[in-house]
Amino acid sequence: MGIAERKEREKEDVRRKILEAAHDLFETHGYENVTMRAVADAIEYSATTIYHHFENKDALVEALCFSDFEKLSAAMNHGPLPTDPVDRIRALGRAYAAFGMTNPNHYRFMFMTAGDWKNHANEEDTPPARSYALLREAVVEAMDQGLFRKDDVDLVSQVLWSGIHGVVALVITFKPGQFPRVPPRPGLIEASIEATLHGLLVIRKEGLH
Amino acid sequence: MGIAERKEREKEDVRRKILEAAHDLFETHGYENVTMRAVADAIEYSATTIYHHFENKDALVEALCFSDFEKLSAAMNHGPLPTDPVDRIRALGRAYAAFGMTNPNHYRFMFMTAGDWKNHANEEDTPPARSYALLREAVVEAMDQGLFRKDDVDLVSQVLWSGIHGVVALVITFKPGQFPRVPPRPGLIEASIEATLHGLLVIRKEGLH
DNA sequence: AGCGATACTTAACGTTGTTAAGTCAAAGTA
DNA sequence: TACTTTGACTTAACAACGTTAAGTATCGCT
Repeated sequence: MGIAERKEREKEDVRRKILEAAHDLFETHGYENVTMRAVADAIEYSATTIYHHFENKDALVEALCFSDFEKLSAAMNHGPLPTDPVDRIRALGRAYAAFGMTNPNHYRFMFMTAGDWKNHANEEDTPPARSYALLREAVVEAMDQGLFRKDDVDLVSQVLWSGIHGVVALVITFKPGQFPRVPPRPGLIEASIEATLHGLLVIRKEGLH
Repeated sequence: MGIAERKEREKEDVRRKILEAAHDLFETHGYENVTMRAVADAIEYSATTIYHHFENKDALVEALCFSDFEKLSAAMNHGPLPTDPVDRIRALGRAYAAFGMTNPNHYRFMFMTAGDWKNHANEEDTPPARSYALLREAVVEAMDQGLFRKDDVDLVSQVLWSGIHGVVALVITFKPGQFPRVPPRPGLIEASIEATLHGLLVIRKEGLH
């Protein structure tokens, strides 16, 4: 039955068109400022059509979110990652930050808004879980090699994650010149990564409160 | 002319009622989920009345934002602050985090959404600027006393700020049990503060890449 | 030729932020 | 006392939004 397959393909095609148009519009104008009608106009279909492919606006954005996580995961895995776990954490952090600042509107939706999708993201082998696993593995290795003090792996992973997340979140929220004058990005990102990283290394052990 | 003053006072009274009702509703249900009509209902006025006191919803929220910054500033200044600048940064960080997690919806609006108010917040002696100045001063002292390596004061201040912001932002965005299983709050916050702080202290200087 | 399914559209609903026009009591003026 | 003015507040409506009920049209199958 080649006919059913062709129909399937055509339907999938429209679904893909919706996702692509929505992706571009969301990134350009931000999630709240893009209407279902605008997405429909962009692909020259009626607004109702979208509801035949996605349950509602949230479901559309959730689908978009998962595909963005694939991209994040790919960006973090791009090229040969350093074998030294600490260097690898550095590289992961830079890639993560670059992704966030290149796609601020998607980043905002992925990490800065509440959404039902986060309830499903924990299950099994989802794209969000894969991104996190990349960092977690590096932390495990760093501890195994005695570079990081042994501690709760997830706690340390999330200290690192929240550190870089804080920078990205601030930079994309406060535009240059606004309160409170966030300095040029690269400097702040590097400084933040280094500060958090140095704080976790074993070097120190005595002499601090 | 006592009459004009009484009228002034009565008008100010309605304005205050609006702000109080909006404050409670926003904190309970979140900014996007509270309608102008709901605020009006809560104080038993028509929705249009709000527009005689505030230009629009954004202006109402901006006013709310500034009064929240007063509270944040007060929370950070509460009680005698440690004289040791590093201890003071610790205390400021804890107060900041406590404020954010107690008022997640206001925190979200203050630090996690774009808004025009951020253009005005830079000018002169606004509440946001005062909160930031508290941290900045501690950093200056820490450098003067040789506890922090001398560096760009704003860069270091913002490394500290973004560190704690990252934790608060993640914790209030991802509810317990959601991706990726953020551990109990106090542990993560303390760990993050300590990691960033240790990373900035002068102790190390040799032996790292 | 007629039937059924399915992909899509038209038209509408209720809710939102916002505004134009009107009401009405109190203050000022004669 | 009677008339005007002022200004705080309301009623009624607007356009735009997410969403849905109902209908149309196209295609494959019998």
